[in-house]
Amino acid sequence: MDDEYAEAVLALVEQIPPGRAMSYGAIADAVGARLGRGGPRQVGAVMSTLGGAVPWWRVVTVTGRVPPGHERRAYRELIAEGTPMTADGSRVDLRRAGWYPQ
DNA sequence: ACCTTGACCTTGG
DNA sequence: CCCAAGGCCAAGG
Repeated sequence: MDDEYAEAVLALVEQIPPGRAMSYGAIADAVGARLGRGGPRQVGAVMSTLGGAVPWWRVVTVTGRVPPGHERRAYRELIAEGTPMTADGSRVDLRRAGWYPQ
């Protein structure tokens, strides 16, 4: 994982608007289209170590699950932003909250 | 070179 | 939706 890749991931996460979200895989696709490498796991690796500097709670799994270890903080931020959630409030509803770089 | 590990994803049941 | 398998990419021992 070099700095160029990490920077590309972080720069994209910073662009996700409040109340919206992207999956690790979608981010991997967008960054991969530009740099030609990396997958969902690489995105996860970047977020786990350098994610603290960006709105990391807007990055979820493809099923809308928030990152492990920081659920409290994530739900607080997501709800405060009015992010579309599933009926039971346990996941982000990506069908409504999903965002892709414009 | 081989094996293991991961803030993952898709498919099939 | 859940679970199990298999795939995936990269890093590290």
